[in-house]
Amino acid sequence: MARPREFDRDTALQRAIDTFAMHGFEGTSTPMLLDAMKIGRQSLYDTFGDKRSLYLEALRTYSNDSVGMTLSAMFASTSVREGIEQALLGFAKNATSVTTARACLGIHAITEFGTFASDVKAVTDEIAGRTVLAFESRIREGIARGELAADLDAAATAQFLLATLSGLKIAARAGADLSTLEGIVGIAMRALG
Amino acid sequence: MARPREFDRDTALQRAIDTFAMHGFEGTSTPMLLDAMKIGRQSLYDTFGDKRSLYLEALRTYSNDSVGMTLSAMFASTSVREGIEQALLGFAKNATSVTTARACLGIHAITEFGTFASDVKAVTDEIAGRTVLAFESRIREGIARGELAADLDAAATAQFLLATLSGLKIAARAGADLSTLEGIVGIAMRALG
DNA sequence: CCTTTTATGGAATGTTCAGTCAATTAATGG
DNA sequence: CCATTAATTGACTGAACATTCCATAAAAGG
Repeated sequence: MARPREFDRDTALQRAIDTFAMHGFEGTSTPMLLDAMKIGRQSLYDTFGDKRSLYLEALRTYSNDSVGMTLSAMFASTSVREGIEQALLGFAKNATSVTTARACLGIHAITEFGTFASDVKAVTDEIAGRTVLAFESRIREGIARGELAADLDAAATAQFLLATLSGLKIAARAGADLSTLEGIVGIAMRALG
Repeated sequence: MARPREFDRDTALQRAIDTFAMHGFEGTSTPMLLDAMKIGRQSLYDTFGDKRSLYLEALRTYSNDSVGMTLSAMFASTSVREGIEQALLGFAKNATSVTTARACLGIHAITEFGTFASDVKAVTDEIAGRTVLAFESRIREGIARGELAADLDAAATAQFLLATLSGLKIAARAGADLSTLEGIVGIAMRALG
């Protein structure tokens, strides 16, 4: 029909994710995006709408990918303890290994917008909810199996593990190395009794 | 000698802290600051220097106050467990009680600048270091007293508690209520054995 | 090969930004 | 009561901002 796009949409989006994760929404200018995404000005507006639409799509895509990785790690092992530990460790590895300590776009979105931007909050709430639900289900499974302490409050523990994930990301962003994060995970696992 | 200042410097600084905490450095414009601080444009530049100087002073002041509150809670009780628990709970209470879920300026600074702005990093590193050191000293005390598990890695546990503080702040910023945060604290305390 | 459809590149839009300048106001010391 | 010193006010600067317009380029279908 017509002239095909010269760039790959997914690649460009991934580069936008990196840029937003590094600098936040307010800290990222359109020239920065064009430079990182390697596309022209008009291509950005034609393909992704305005800056905020692009940000939301970046946040949604990143969040889905991230929660997907966490859940698959969490359910990879039959052992509940090992599954949870791997989910935390995977998070830690990812947070430090990625070039120049890339931030988590999800955490950045929460600190930047809190509860005050409903469209952003819808995304962060959904991924937090999915993660907590998965933690909760595995915790109940672990208690039923006798692998975890019987007196454990599953809902509170799931929230605790989510908070631990957040804490790991902040520590990584502040410059903590992998062994420090692994130490944190080790102590957190003790809470499961 | 000359005309005295019409506003209170500390009050204005406190208002700047609130504004920066809510919107971050990039998300805060000078008109927003003037409006919140209730001072004129020239007064801001004469009294605090430029926007970045004001931000750094705000960050330093907030950080010192915040770490002071945490340390005094931590050492208020002779019981190590209770001291640590109160430090975490005080953090949680503060994060939710303050009007409209004010963010933590320290966390915001870390997510916004990471390790890439040395002047900001110097402040965040220093307060993290002071907090970790205090945790570590109380943990060693608790182990020596037989109040905490003997096999506890004090350094790792101190890092874990710092990460828990970060996690609590993120959860609060995302909209968690006090009882959820208290639940998280309860589980975290289990890790101390 | 020509028309249609879409992608691209560059110039231009009006707005907001951080920071400065100059004039005015007000307090104190002589 | 006047001179000095400093605080305030409002207008102003050039740069950067997000977004749009327009002309050009290129691919595909008839």
